[in-house]
Amino acid sequence: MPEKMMKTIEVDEELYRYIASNTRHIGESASDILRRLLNLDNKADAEPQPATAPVVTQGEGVRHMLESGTLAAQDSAIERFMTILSVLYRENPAAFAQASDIKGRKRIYFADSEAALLAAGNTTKPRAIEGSPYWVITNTNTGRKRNIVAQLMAAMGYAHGLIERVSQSI
Amino acid sequence: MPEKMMKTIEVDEELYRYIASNTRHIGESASDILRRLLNLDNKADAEPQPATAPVVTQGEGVRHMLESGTLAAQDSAIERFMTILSVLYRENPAAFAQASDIKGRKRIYFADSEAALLAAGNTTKPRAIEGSPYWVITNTNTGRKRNIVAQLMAAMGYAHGLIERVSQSI
DNA sequence: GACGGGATCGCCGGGATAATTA
DNA sequence: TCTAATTATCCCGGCGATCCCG
Repeated sequence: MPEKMMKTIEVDEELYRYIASNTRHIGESASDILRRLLNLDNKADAEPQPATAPVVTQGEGVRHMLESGTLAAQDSAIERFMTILSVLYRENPAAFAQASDIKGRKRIYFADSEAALLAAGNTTKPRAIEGSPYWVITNTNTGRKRNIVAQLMAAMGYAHGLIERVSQSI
Repeated sequence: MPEKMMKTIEVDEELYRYIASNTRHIGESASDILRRLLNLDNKADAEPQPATAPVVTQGEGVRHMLESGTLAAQDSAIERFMTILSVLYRENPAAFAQASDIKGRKRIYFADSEAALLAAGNTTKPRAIEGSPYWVITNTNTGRKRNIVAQLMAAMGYAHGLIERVSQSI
């Protein structure tokens, strides 16, 4: 590993241990571990994703989100929408990647850049999904936001009941 | 902000920028940003309402302030605003600290330094809250001052009636 | 950054509703 | 044409900070 330009940051002890515990190779750098944890796609680690269907994600994180009133705390539909997408991505990046090609008549809903969304419609108001390389369209009424989440979750293989609960919670 | 035990790690420049770009509050530490991005439940900002009442502050001092015409004596909204904040802080510094992260679209309302407030908006006219380490923004109309007090008190756990009385007294 | 207070008005984000298209 | 789905305009309420007034 040729040394790149490095920056120093401070993290609290617990977080430090958390990062260290996610080491995958002996001698792996903090940078590489973090990149993996944050899902920043980078040359080095390249998780080989099976292009084949992802077998029913069983929503640990999603359930937790529902129960831990995190959604209720947000005060706009947009915030809840963004939070849900972020959790969905983290729960299963591969399935999310596959499912994210859902689209409307003219607009595409997800993309890995703001520009792509802007190019496929007017005033789509794209936003980055936290902790992921994806962006979503945001200029929609609440019904469509529910819809997008429902379609996405269905394509990711979630159970109907859970899909219902999540999309209604927006 | 109490300093915890900190560890130093190195991250490459791109990752560093990614982390920095996810700053949500001015002055937020790398540690806090990472915790959020990694979805590590942060004990610090955890929901202040786990069914088990977070010891609703029962406003002794606040009531006294209301009754002993101290507020009525002040002749500007700003003075009343500052007095109220000072009393609120003294009554429950911990709750105040937690609640003080309320903010507007661009501005942050409270900070532990004048500079932080100045950095998050134009002409915010910060003032130090007497008897506390905090500063507040002051360049707002009276409606917003009421609003800020109401939001703060709500987050501190005061009862609605009292919140109403206090904010209207500005 | 030096007059201070704060009302007024311009701007922006959220998202319902009107418009459009299949 | 009528309806259902999708788009994106545009209104409303909230926030910021200029600027007026004492």
